[in-house]
This record gives sequence, C-alpha cells and structure tokens, in this order.
Amino acid sequence: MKSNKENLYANIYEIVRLIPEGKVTTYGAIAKAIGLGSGARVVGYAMNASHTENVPAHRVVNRNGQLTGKHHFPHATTMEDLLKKEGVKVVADQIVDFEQHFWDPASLEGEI
DNA sequence: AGCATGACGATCG
DNA sequence: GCGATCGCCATGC
Repeated sequence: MKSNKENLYANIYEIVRLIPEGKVTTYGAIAKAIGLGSGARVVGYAMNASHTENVPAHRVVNRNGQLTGKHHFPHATTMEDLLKKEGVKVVADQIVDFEQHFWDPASLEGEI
C-alpha cells in the first residue's frame, strides 16, 4: 500500500457512506479506521471536500458528539434536522445518548 | 520549501 | 472542571 491519497479519501467516503441510519461516528474513529490514527483533522478536511460526493457527513461528529460541522451544511439546521429525522436526538447542537448511537467503523474494516 | 489553516484529540496548567 | 496549548496529517498560498 502506497500513499494513495485518493484511496485515503475514498476510504473515508466509503466508511461514512456505510454508516447505518440512526447511527453516528467520530472523526477520530474514522481516522483510525483508515490508518491515520491521529489524523482526525484530515478526516474533517476530507469531509469538507466530501460535499461533491453523496456522503452523509451529518452522521460524523466530534468525540463529544457535538455537531461541530453544522455550519458547513447548506443550512445551520440541516445537520441536526437530518439526524433527528433518522432517530438521533439532538439538543443544543449535541447528540443525546451519543454512545448509544455511536457506530464503530472498525466493525466492518474487514468487510470493506 | 516554509508558513498558515482546519468539520479534531489529548494533555497540561 | 475549564481554558489554553501541542500534536497529528493533509492542503493552500
């Protein structure tokens, strides 16, 4: 495996796309899943570029369960609206029972 | 080639 | 417990 940066972003997009409805994950978890380990910022940067892809970036939050990237959506309420629509309760830009809705991408790192 | 920035995370004070 | 700082990796100028 070389430094396939495209593959890197592709991995991120693929993992985010595989997030089940009503589930969420963190930037750090994705970063670790793709091998960056501590490249959570890179994941966030990838999300910023993911607007061109059909990626449910609204299911990705920071490790506190806060909707830190809500301002990057078409509407500031788009993110929490989509999450609520999928069954995830959001209060004060924060996911309720975050660990209950948390989904670990490592669960299918062997299925990709 | 070096500096600055970012949808983060962890540690230090 | 909270605020500030450093580290991490990739991108832009």
